[in-house]
Amino acid sequence: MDISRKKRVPAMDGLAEKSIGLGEHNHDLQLYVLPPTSTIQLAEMYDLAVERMKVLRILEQTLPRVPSRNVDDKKSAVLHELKKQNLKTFAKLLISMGNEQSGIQTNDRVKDHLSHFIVRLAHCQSENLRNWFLNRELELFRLRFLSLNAQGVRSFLEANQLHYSPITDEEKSSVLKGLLSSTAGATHAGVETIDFYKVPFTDVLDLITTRKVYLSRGYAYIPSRDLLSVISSIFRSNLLRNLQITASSIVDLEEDERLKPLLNLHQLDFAETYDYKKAEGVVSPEDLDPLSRVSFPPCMRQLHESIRKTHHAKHGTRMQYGLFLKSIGLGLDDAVRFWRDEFTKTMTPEKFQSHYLYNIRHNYGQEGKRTAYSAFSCMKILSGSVGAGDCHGCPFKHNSQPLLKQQLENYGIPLLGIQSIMDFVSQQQYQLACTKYFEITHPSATVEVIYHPNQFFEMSRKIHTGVDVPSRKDFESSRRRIKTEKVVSDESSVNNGSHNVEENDSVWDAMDVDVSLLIEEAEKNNKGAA
RNA sequence: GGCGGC
DNA sequence: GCCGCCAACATA
Ligand code: SF4
Repeated sequence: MDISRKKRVPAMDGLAEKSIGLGEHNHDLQLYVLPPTSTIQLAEMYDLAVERMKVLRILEQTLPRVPSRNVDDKKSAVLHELKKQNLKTFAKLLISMGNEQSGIQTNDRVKDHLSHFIVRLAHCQSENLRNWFLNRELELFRLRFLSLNAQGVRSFLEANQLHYSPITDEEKSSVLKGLLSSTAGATHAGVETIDFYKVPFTDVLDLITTRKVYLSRGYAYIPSRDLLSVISSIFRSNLLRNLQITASSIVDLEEDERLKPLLNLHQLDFAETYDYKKAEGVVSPEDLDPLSRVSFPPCMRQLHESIRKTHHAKHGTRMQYGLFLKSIGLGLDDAVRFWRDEFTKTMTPEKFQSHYLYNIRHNYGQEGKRTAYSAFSCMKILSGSVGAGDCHGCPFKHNSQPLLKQQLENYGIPLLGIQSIMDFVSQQQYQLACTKYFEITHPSATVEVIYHPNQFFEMSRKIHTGVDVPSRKDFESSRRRIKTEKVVSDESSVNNGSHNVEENDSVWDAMDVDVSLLIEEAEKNNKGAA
């Protein structure tokens, strides 16, 4: 599909209207309901996305480690990290009280808005990615909401047309009995002092089922301490829905070479971007977990995970994986340590010594004929026989298709990617399937066909060491391509000179416009169906 | 896992 | 039951 075929004019108009209307960035905290309409250069877009990814990763990593359950502790832990990584804008946004003194500029809000949507786009394609993104954004939102002061909350509600306002004392006393009997943990004194918000009960269905809430005439009366749950459930369901809609609308875009780097941005959360600082080509056992996720071909990742899980490995596995490990630079002593650490979790060290040690040393050319064995090639692995209960072999060939699909999904491959991998699989083109897998997990790479697991590994390392993934170059080159390939639609030439497509570096007319159109269309279809 | 030795 | 020995092979 070619995005330039789609009409992009309506959103162009929208762009003009909205910049006049200016209803857009009227609060420090947003629900991100409408896609951005500003113009932006691709390279800049990349920076924004990377920055937000950093923020989300910080959330992911620091929140679970904060021992205290206290929100302020969590917030300050996150704040600390943000500052440490020089994410100034988001540090400000995190602690903004939502009033004039917050020091937040409009372009900070725009940045927040844009980056959210770019990253969202890259996270809509698989369930895993959607969930990950949703949870991180939710965490961020909650922390930020809790930074708001009373005034900030009020203006937030207003800005988002959530007509919840604290009920008056009179109204309160008129429903006092109801509040007392139906609100969780309510006491006379409590009810007197706490603000209650009156909200349409349809906005808080899930809250109603999980908590005691007073309902009357279609309204739920929410104590102010529960306001966060209400708002964040709105935030959540809104975002979830939009993610799904975008996912189903984005299909056409995926095939578009030009947008590839963009859609693959989620690789940035693979961005354990594991670059080991030790000597080139040397690997230690501690590196294996991250490396297996980032740089191992599926056949080896599978084995590694199975070993970590079961602390066992059948003969075929020890052969296939052991030689592979040697070949990526795991030394003999480290190899012994790796296998011993795992195996001795289920057997005595003595048994390990007598049963397995010799063979490991033999593989490393330290016993008998002292051969310098090389690792199995794809051909060898593909041709091997794999019985039930074996996990060696090539997943593309030897795993059942449902299992393989599941596996790929767990590895974070977008649905569409899985699709094209499975196509190769059904044609019994296993190495091409693997090559496709490599392309998807290493978006910005030029790839050759996979013929050896260690080739896979080395190609991956080459990409990961040095540059951040995916490389900024890809954005700049795809930007050039967008410019040259863009078709000037007749409407836009009629339209306005300020959007002369040839000389405008903006990509939002290529991306935002089409995406937002897709979203709108999908929403219409959705409503029509429902 | 195979082969071999006791 | 104890033990030794073997297999592999892409490659810029
Ligand atoms: S094609 Fe080769 S490298 Fe890829 S999974 Fe199968 S065996 Fe491993």
